[in-house]
Amino acid sequence: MPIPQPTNAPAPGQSDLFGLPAVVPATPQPDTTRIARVQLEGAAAMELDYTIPASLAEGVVVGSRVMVPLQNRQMVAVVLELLNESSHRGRLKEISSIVARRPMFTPALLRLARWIADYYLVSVHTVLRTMLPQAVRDKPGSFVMDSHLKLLRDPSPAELEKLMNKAPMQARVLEILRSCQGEATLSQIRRDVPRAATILKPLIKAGWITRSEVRVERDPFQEEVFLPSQPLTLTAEQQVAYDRISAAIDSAQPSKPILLHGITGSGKTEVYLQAIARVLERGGTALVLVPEIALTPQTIERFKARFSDRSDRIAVLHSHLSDGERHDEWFKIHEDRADIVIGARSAIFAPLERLGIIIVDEEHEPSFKQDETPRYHARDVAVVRGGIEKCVVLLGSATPSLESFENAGSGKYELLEMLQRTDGRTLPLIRIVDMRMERRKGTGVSIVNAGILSEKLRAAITARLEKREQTILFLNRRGFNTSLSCITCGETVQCQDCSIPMTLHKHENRLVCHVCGSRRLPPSKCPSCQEPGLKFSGFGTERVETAVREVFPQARIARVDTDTIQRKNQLRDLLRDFRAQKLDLLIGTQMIAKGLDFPNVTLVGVLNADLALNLPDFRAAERTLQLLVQVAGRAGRGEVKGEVVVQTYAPHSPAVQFSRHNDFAGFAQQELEQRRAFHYPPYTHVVILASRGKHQAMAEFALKTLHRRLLEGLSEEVLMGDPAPCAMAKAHGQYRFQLLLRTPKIRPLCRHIQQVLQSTSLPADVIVTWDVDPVSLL
DNA sequence: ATTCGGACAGCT
DNA sequence: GCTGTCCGAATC
Repeated sequence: MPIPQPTNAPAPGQSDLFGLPAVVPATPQPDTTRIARVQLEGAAAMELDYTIPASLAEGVVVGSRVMVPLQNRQMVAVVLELLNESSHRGRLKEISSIVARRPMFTPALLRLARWIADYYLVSVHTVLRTMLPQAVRDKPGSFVMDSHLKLLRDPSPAELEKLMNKAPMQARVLEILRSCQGEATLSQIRRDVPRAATILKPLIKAGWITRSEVRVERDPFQEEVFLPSQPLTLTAEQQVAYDRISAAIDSAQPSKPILLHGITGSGKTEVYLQAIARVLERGGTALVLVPEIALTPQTIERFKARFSDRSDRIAVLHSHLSDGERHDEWFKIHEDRADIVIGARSAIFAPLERLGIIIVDEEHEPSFKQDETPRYHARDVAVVRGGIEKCVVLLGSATPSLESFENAGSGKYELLEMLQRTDGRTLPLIRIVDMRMERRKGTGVSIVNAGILSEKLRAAITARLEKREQTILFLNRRGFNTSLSCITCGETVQCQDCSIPMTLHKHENRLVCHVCGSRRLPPSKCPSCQEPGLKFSGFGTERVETAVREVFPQARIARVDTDTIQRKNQLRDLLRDFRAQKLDLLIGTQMIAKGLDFPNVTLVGVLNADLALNLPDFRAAERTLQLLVQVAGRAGRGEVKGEVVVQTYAPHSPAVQFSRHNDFAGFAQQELEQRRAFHYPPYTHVVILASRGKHQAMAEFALKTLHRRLLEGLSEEVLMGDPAPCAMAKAHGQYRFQLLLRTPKIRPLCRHIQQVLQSTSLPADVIVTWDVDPVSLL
């Protein structure tokens, strides 16, 4: 994908290394600057102008969070810019107060917000909301503004009687006030009296009561310690990469984003650590993004250990923090008490200043894409933020996304490669097992286990058990059997609310829907034709565990998936036991595919390499290759050479074949040719418009309407499909449709879509969503 | 997102 | 004339 460029790219030059003035800008404020354009939080997406009272002139700067009056209430707003005059005709109200002394958003983040709003078709308001963690947003803004009402004098019984007849609601208000010693808040009154504000007016006018505005406030913090590690000596390849990155860090000129393609075990992390050290030496700060799943205590410890002299200046942001912790970490960054931030996707919005480097590790990971509005891709946002902040952007991966790889190929990114392992060892031996043949054999073990463990894999496991080496079996599917179908009519038992087969979880004897989580007892007769013969098929981790226990009764086995891991510590304890070799064999899903390093694991089995391959998504092959390479990387991390057994029904598919030789470049070249030929990313941008709703016809109608409107004035460059049911036509009880658009030029298409969305009214019970640069078509 | 305010209906 | 309800419009 072409580099997303900020629309308002900063002018180069005339600033220090990191693109920011060395000293906090003593922004020369001419006396005429008395107006602030603000974006309201919480309310609709609105930009409004307010005057800045002289008393606040010092404190109100771009990025400040302020309280402003809106109609009769107080709202939190963010100052977007300072103006000399307003385009608003009519009187401007004054900013009431400043919520926080320091601006909540740096100017760079505000510009980033504008870019995201523009690129992903959302309001700036929505982006700003996303940029602040909820805990941070809610804390300072949460002093509740309320009206304090005071009864000036008690009404006499006669007066009350009279009012009761004339205006009972007004009398009621007086009664309530009297019952609370003549004082109450407006919200208290609202509980009993609808439209209280209106009813109050005549009472205030008649001099019964007075009304005044009041508010509320509060605040928190903590500390810790770590053991040092020393920089390692770099290999020749690492040194070359480091030198280039370091030169980019030192350079006064903005540099291209750097793609670091380094195979598993090539020591990317060491390069990151030394690059960060370089940035810190120069007084800059560093931001490291890792996929949520890789954000383990070990990852963080590695950073804390290396920078032990300043381990308290490392902030961590991820979804498993409590609100309070997240709040603390954010303020640590905000108050300049952190110079390294490690976090998942949303950490790209960390309010660091003097940013020297942004590192996106495992940049190909789809989890960097947010799956709700705003649907931004943290890697792409990182590239844009790097452009705005004029800092180095380093994208690392063993299997780069084809978007990034193409950008490197076309010269938009700089490519650095590390194709050797630091330990000099060769990559694990990868064996491909053709399961079509295996099926036919059905030898050795019970026939029911054929199709799960091939002869080759069984032999390999046996050898490991004898040598006291360890094995990991990988299968990206939970449950026992993955479907239940009728032998008479062929119907598959599906979830009531979702159009997918239900998975049998034998342990609890329930059919479970992996989309919505609904459960039910396995039926004894076909729900469709009422005949009794039902057949289970397909296997998940639970089934594999049973099979392995049956074949290797002597082995010590554990299964790792979301069914067996309920608490956070369970996973940690289990992995510790595995590392301590209290277990011989681990069966698991995605959970064990990432970043784990077990020296004694010499065998990895991939039980069904085809799962991702059969998805109706143009990235199916790419995802399969990424997975295979990743999983294979778990084998042979210690002294003994590793072996990987890949079971597949598609042994000749490019993803399987290229992963076998760890030939990423070869795969990329072939896959890119396909993408180019069929107009898929990275040669086009994809936008998905989707509708969903309880009523199938309504959801379909909504999307067809949009489709028709989009056709008007659609550029010839744009390839637009027809509205069609999604691969999962129904989920959570809602029918889903989608419309795929592809274009070489994303900007004009987005403007067109935005215009159509704004000018088309749709049925209220249909939800329409859009996704620019989706990572999945499903 | 709330709130305001205009139009209207029902009731006294 | 007071109140409630509905709904579109405005919020600086």
